Amino acid sequence: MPGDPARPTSSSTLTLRLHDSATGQVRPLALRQAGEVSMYVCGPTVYDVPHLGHGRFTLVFDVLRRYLRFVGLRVRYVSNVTDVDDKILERARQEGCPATEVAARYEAVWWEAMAQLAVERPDEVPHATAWVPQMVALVEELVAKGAAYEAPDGVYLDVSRVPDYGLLALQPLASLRAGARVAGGEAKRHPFDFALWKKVPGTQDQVSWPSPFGPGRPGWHTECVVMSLGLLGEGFDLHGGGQDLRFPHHENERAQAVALGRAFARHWVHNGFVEVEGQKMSKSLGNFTSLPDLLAQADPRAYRLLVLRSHYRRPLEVTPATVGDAESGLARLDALARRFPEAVAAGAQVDRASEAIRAGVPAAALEGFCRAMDEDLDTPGALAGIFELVRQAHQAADAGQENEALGLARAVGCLAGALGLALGDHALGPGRTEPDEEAKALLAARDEARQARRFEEADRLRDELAARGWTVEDSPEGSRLRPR
RNA sequence: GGCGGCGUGGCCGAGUGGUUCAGGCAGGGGCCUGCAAAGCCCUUCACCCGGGUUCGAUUCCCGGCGCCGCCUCCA
Repeated sequence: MPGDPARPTSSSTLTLRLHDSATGQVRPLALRQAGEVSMYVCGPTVYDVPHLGHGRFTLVFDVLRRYLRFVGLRVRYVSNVTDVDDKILERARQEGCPATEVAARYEAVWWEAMAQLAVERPDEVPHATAWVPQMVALVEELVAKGAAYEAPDGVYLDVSRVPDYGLLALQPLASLRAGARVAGGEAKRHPFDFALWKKVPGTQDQVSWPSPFGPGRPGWHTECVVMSLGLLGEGFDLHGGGQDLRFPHHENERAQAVALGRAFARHWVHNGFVEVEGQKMSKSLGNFTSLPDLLAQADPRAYRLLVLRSHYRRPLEVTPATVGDAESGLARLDALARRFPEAVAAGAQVDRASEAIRAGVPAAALEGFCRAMDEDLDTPGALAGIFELVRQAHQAADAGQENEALGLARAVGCLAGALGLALGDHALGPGRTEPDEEAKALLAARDEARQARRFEEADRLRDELAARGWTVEDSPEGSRLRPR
């Protein structure tokens, strides 16, 4: 096919450039193995309901994952669930129930929210509690190498043994130290030494595992090292998470791998915060909106659109107003899907760029999309292109250029789909799907009345439909119904 | 104190050394429509301040002001 864009459809040459937190530069994502991407994204600690920040990072990495697959790569996506942690234990204590119950409950809430957001389930979801023996082995190895030491209350990594500690913080250990505060009660040597293993006194009723250092539980920074290396192997391609994980969490993961002499993530990707009134949304600030709350109030796709509309590294303002904006924008996309249902659906079936042209997606549309996405995941640019296609499709149809309109509509379905956005009324969610028989009958009766120029009757029927929750749209292609 | 980032039109949010300065939402006008809805066309509104570099800066440099984040559990 002429104009077939070989570049974005090749599976062996990836042209994606991504910002790497370790260098501060946007640089090509250089894969360990051509055609395959291994990515690890730090998942939730399941001690409470997820908030909008969790929603953002999962959407960002879901989009990255989908795009990598779209351009022809095999993606292995691993994201953990931290199911043992001080916060979970604290919650269990408050509620007087087992920690495992707390973790199970909030993990269920998590997956329900993910399903609503249409975030695809990771290929692997390692749980910290299932990897404790491996973590113990890792701690032992670090101690044996002299990079970690045992103290009365636990085992700590000696950050002074990690030459480039501070890489992800973009400053050397010495300058970090200036602002460091030592947590009280911890028997560590250096303020930045961190717990690999927390000893649990045997008499206390707490969750613990046996170890050569006595009963205890793993430190948070250890699980991701063990699980990422265990599932993806050394030198895996990409490690991601929210900006706040950059330091100290990711720094400390890296430090362990460096101390062990094992190659770790080749590329570090961090997304920006969700903000409210210009301030970071976080549990500790108490200004968070829970993800389930948002999803109950708005079309879940609106949040995806809102997230896509800004660049992933920038802060994102989430308010009822911005969510409402996104819903209006979504309505514009859905309107196209209503006008060209088959074409948009056909486009959405295409899940590889390499198949898009054959499926009737204009090459220029595909190229523009990939050009934007390849430049550090420019989803705002990609989205702008999609909205442009929407306009062109309507234009072409209004001008009677049917084939051109259908091609553009297919492109919209395909590219929105590549971003994880399903379009059309069927995507609106429960209770807002297809018109029932009665509604269809009313619409037919109205068509008849209009045909006969009995406009009073037609308007009465339209009111009737409105009362049942349907808005009537007339078009050259005929009349149709839209949920209000 | 150290480090990083940001300040764009009514709102959200991209981007660029200069000519048509993305896109969405909202506003105004028009077309279409029996009337609407949807759509199309046109349109209002812009680059924090002060210097500098330049033929020319919103875009580069310096200074200022303001805001935010990390350095502590945090997506």
